[in-house]
Amino acid sequence: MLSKKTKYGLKALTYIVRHEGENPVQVGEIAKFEQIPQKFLESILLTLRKSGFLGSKKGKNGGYYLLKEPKNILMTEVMRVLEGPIAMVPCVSLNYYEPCDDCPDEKTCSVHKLMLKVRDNTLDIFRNTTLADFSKV
Amino acid sequence: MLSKKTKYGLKALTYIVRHEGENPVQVGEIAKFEQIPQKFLESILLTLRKSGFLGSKKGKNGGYYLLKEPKNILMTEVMRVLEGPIAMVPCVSLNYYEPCDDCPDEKTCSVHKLMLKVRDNTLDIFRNTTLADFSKV
DNA sequence: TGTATTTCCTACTAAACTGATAGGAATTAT
DNA sequence: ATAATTCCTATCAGTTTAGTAGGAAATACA
Repeated sequence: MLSKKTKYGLKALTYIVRHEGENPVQVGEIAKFEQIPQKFLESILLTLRKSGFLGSKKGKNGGYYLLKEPKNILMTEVMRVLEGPIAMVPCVSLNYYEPCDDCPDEKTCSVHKLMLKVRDNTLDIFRNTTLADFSKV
Repeated sequence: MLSKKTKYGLKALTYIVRHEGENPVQVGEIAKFEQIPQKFLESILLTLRKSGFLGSKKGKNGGYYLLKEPKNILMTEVMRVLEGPIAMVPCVSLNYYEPCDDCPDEKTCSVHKLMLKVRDNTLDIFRNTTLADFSKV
């Protein structure tokens, strides 16, 4: 299941894409519009900033803005930062690989093979979806 | 991420498929071979029995056996029983549907649309994989 | 310079979930 | 009878989730 964090983060990014203009977009505004607890959203946007998706400006008229064009931001990247690994088992994860301690041979492991398929399919979707696509009305 | 419960459950089912014969397959045997804590596995096989996948026999030479042919058991069914919903958000779940309280309109929700795609793809895989395929060496 | 506004940072917390473990009852083969 | 096995209920420690609280730091503007 998708965590609230990811869900909120995606919604916030969409909101920013749709409302970019002169001034940066403020957390309070997003929180109110998207019905997200403000303090929680603050921490989410902070991680998005630290991961290089967003820039920020403090103080009055401050807020968040995108550092790259939406069409250059892939869902894979966003999902990995917010949700973590895309794979359902560490042994098929590209970025967070870990062998199973109970599995003697990945090549013959049924779970491994099935989850590899699932990962490939999901990855394919996320790789072919940019923030621009995602935020389209 | 896939829970241990699901992983163990899948491995146990595979083991049973591969070792069916005269006598039912015993928990202790599976646990030992697949490196699964026995008591934990007991509870997993119990839910698989209660869900109609397995039959059981108590007492000496007792154990578990399949109630249907492996080729007639879909991964969708097994996954739903062990892991729960296949969808990443309740609002795109077929069997566990729930509206999001913060989302005014599913048709225009970006998260909804993306996760619908992911669900369809995953579902497709699970629907086209039977326990027989899954357990193939 | 002062004040309001905003992001930034750290710490804390309640509730739920996960991955078990414990102990024994019920059933069955021999 | 007894040994083996499933069945059932309860408990538990650790982790994760979804926040909350409080204030520091930076900025705009009067």
